[in-house]
Amino acid sequence: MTTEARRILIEAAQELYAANGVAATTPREVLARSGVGQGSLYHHFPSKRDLAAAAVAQTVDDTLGSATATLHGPAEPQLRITDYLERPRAATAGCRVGRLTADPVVMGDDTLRGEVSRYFTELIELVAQAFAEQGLDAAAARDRATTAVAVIQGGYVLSRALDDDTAMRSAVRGLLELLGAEA
Amino acid sequence: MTTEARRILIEAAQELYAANGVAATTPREVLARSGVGQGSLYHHFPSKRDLAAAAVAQTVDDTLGSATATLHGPAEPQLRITDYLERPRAATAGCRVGRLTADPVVMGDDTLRGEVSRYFTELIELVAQAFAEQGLDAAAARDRATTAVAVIQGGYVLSRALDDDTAMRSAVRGLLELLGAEA
DNA sequence: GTCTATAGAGAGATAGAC
DNA sequence: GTCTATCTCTCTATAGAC
Repeated sequence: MTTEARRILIEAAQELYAANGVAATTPREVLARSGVGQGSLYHHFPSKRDLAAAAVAQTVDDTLGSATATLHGPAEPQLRITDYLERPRAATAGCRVGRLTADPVVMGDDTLRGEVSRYFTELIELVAQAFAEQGLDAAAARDRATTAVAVIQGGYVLSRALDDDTAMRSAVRGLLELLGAEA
Repeated sequence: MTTEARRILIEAAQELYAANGVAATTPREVLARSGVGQGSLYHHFPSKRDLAAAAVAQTVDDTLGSATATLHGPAEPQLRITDYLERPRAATAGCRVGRLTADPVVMGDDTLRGEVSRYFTELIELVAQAFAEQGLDAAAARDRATTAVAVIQGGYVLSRALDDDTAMRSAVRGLLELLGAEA
């Protein structure tokens, strides 16, 4: 299987990046977790950054796909937004994409940075569309979408810092209260 | 000056951590930036973690002190909250404390984790007090404070990801709009 | 396409003189 | 308390056989 080792390596890298980030993940760890040999790794991915580019792009695609399923669905816009905000999350683990903004290897590489940027650009756009469908003008919808995405990202930071899932829930509850009060 | 080298080392470490995080900052870099010799570093801080503990504690104290000045001041609670949210920030650089939640060295050390936890515990409490003074009950004030701090932390993540200060401003504008609409 | 062996650089830390 | 020299370990990557 020419492409099998490649896929296994990407999966192993995704899991390790989620746990420790890109910079702190060594080729040796990826080899150990994947069960693939050293020769294979460097055959498929000549450098650590090549592997990171493939694995991070995959994580962004996975995560965006699942967000799109919720936010671009058939339900009422308000319900789609609420579903997105209340979705179950492993909050104390942090966001797999958001955490990369603190990763020196990611931020030092244009390709990797671009993936992270793409994720948030598209995510904010998805949320903004839902708010616009509720009747907000484009600028207000964009601000509110940025606020909503920031609450989730900040919720991850706080849950991780406090080692407590309830911080995410508290942040979301506070936002929903404000959104509800306005309606 | 027995304590002078120590202070200089902590300052250099704080700056390097703000730029690259703790894990990616090497003792050699701290030496180069501080101008202090290797013997001094290992005299004052037997290990990398000892230096990190001192520098991170200092950063938390600095940052909390400045937040307290705004949030615990003499002005009306609403104005204090607005001042805090709109305070000028180097948003694309990320939060010096929040970014540490993605740092494997910090998260792998109980002392360092404790400092990050202390920061957000106290910050949320400060903001919650201001909301409580506005008449919210304790639970609602706490949720709303968590939301507000999450918006700032998320704003940092988004600004850094998009390499654009305006993401932070947009997130704050969206929150202020909701807070204003409710009043 | 995968293997084993190994190179070169830099990491974190220690030794011992001053 | 600070200096220079150096140690050991791991990192990322390469070489060359199969």
